[in-house]
Amino acid sequence: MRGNLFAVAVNLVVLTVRSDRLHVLLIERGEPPFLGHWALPGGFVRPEEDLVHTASRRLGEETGADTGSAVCGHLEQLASYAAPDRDPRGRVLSVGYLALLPDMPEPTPGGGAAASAWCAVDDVPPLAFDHQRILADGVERAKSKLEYTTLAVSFCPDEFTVTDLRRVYEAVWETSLDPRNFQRKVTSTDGFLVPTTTLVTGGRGRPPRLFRRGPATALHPPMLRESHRAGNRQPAPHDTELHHSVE
Amino acid sequence: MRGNLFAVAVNLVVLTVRSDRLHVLLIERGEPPFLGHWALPGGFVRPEEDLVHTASRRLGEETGADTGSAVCGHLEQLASYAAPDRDPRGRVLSVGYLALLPDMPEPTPGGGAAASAWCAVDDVPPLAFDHQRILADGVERAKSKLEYTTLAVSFCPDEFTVTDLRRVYEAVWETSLDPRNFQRKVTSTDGFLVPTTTLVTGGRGRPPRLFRRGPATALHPPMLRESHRAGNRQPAPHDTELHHSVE
DNA sequence: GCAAAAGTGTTTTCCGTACACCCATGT
DNA sequence: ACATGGGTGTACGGAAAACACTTTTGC
Repeated sequence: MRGNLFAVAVNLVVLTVRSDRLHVLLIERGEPPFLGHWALPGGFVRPEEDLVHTASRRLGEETGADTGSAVCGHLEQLASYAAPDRDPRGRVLSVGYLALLPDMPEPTPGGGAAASAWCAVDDVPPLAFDHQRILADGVERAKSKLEYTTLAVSFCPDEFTVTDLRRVYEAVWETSLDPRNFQRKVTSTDGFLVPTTTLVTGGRGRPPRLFRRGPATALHPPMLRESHRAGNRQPAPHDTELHHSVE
Repeated sequence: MRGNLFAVAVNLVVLTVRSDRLHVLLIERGEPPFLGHWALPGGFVRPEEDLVHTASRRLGEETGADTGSAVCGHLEQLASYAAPDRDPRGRVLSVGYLALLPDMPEPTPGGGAAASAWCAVDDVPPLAFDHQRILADGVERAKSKLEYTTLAVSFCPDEFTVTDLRRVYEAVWETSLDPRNFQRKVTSTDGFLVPTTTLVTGGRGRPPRLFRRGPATALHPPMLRESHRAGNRQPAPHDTELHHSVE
């Protein structure tokens, strides 16, 4: 085994929807490097710990869930970042994780953070390390996964209305969707939503029905955002097109 | 910085289409652990080397391209694997990379491998470490990317016919596609294919036209494989559904 | 001529979009 | 009564599936 050893960290892109805008959980660093700067929450992987354990442990610490298992939500690996100069302390590889959560109370900082806050993704300050790129990758992943999966329900509490769900899509994609067609799409997709018998009274207008998430995870056919009419899209940030040469 | 240090390796899922079947490049390990077992090609990340550099360097070594830049193809990061017991030598994190290449001559082993060979993905022997999972993730990624990107051309040589391209889809998806609808779909998608003036003579039937890859990278609307009629799909192997609890 | 493969046209069907319309509640 | 938001019905258009048909070669 070679002697090129790395420290391995996990960084979390924790997304939620608050007041109809997509927000990300940021922490203010309480120790160098980048002391006082904003950053994504994260931490080093402990011995005998798997990556996803580190991620869910840190997620619990930052979002307030005491024990290991958190609220209804979603956690998936994003990508790894290991540019040689990304951390002034030395060679650190960071594995990005994407977490989608329903709206939560204000976070209480943990794991060496001086402060933590929900921040609208369009208003994020400059971030420490290469966290800006990790965040961008996470947001792009979330946007595209809403198209062909039922992951939007991960942003919703246990029971929610169709309008709640639509506002999730509108916040993440920053578009507006036709409420009537949206209603039909999600209620007619088998396994997406399970209706309850409860109606929500108290608001203006006809009381909406509450739904729970169904067993389906994929959406076929997908729900497309506006931008998808053109025949081109940028290659994903970490894709590498190998250069062309004579065979 | 904590003292939990990892060795960091890159492992490659190198895919190509030979004789109308999807193949993966395997090596026979020339050193312990797992000496004599089949495995994915890979290697440790050198100091000052970025992940993608390691991946493209090892790809060049194994597929015969002398210098850094390889043939036309595609290389992208898959995911990272770091279970504590995945390597008997100690704590090793492996970053999986997916490479798509046109059909190549038989490989010449490099980087400490005893042998190397193209192996049909349906006939792979048991692999060392957790390479079976990395391979499965890579194949699944390739299958799904053919749906909504133009990446299938990465499996084709510089110039190719529409039928060549269709055979790529059929091999990767293990389905058969209607040649006539396929033809219209790919030739009418703007930026997918650029026609040349050359016709290929010598075969039976009307000589087909040669095409080159176009500038488009995304396919909208996507090309769907058969299985996508049902409303469900398995969650991706590395996704984690957070358990549910009281808020 | 005949078989085989390339490529085009036509019909049907599905689905997304747009929008008219009805339903059920608060004020 | 009326405004407001929930929810349904319906017409239109674009694209995919299915398949008949023409084109162009080798034999």
